[in-house]
Amino acid sequence: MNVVNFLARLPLFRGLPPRELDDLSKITTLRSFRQGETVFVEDEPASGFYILFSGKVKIFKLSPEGKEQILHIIEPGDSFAEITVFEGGKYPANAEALEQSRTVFFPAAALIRKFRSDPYLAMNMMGILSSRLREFAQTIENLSLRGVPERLATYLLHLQGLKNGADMFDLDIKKGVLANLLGTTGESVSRTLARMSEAGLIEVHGKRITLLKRRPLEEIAAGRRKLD
Amino acid sequence: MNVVNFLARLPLFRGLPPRELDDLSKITTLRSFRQGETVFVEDEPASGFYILFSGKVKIFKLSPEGKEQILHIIEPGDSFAEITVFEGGKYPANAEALEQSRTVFFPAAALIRKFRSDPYLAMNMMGILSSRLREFAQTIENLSLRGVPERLATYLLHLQGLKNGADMFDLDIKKGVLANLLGTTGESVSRTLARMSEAGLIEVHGKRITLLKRRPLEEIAAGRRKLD
DNA sequence: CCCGTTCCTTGATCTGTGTCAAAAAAAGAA
DNA sequence: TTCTTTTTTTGACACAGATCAAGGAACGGG
Repeated sequence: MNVVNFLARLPLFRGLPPRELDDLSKITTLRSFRQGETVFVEDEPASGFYILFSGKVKIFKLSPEGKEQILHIIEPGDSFAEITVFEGGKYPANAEALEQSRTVFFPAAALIRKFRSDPYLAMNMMGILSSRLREFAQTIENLSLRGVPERLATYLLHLQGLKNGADMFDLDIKKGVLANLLGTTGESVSRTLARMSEAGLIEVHGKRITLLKRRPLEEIAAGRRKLD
Repeated sequence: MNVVNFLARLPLFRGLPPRELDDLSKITTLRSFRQGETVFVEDEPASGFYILFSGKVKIFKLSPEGKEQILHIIEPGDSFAEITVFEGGKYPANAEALEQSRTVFFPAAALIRKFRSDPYLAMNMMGILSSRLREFAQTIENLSLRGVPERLATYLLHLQGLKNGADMFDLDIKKGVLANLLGTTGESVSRTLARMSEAGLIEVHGKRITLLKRRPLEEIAAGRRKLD
């Protein structure tokens, strides 16, 4: 698949004339990252944003002691570091490839010109920023108002949704990464999954998860019911 | 001060022709709220966004048990609930007046028309969304990677900045509200301020704060030094 | 200025989750 | 397969911060 075809399918470029898209694609840069490779580092000077073409990328913050909080896991088609385009200067967090990944890079300057000439592109971008804002608000709520069992149950149910609702599916990321995404530790994820198993709500074999009782899991996710 | 003059000073409308601004102001609705009054409730149907004209408004999430996490405290000139314009439907959180407040409401439909015709307006809005995104990322980092003393020290230093760098200033919000903003409890705020006092870093008299030793406070805020 | 209400402080205690350590399991390399 | 490395699990323990409770201070309306 070539870049133009790929870009044409993305929500960001919906409604954009093919001619424009063609122009845009000419100013992009493709780059590959091996698993574990750094895409960018917080506070480094930044000059554009990325779209993930293939692979998986984590966007994360680090504490002085090296603890990590993942803000977002980027999947193919998702954009990231958009905010450098509008209040430029520096990357707002770190990014690292979780798998072998390929990115499309858009220089900020060219983007801004396009925004001025194409209101659809601007509307699409505002939609993307808005939905990310909503996700972040949810993350804040999770960290502050919900416990680890609630967050984990929510994640499992969400993942089940992505996997077409099948009761049996594989975790899409390592448990340690999941822990950093949920704002907890690998140990706590292990223990909480074990507790859910004991309660007969799920079954765990390695990264294979089977949801046995959906209702109680939903109750836990909603905070209407405690685990145990 | 009339509404048009007020709006003309805001970053959101920077670069907008006066004529356009005049049009815009005609479709707004003014509304007043008494202290403690609800501006909107999470998940209620939404159809536009607000700019705060005077007063103070908190945007917050609630847990099922009634615990509260403040996402943002809105000051005059700030917009809020912008995201309802782009991925409409529902308010993403609750809003309540912390003081007697007046708001200017913009219906989404008219806004969207303006965005299509005025790229500057769109760019300004993207800038606002981006900076809010950056703030939220910071909040996530605070909740997940930093302790209460770090967050509180950061808040005090930040507040000092707002108060022109004077060493003595008054808290701009009640301590209980501050607690919900920092993601902790009133008791913890009290205790942590007391500890900072004992350590000789600050002095507290009611809501009057005096910063005695700025350096150690900065070290604590940065996580390079522990309190006590 | 008084009195009721709200807000803040302080102490005692509880608890969820983090930390440290070590063994077990799984994944990769040779 | 076998060896090595990485990831996960489990246990014992520690601790920051929450909760509960009660007294004290500040505030605001009459």
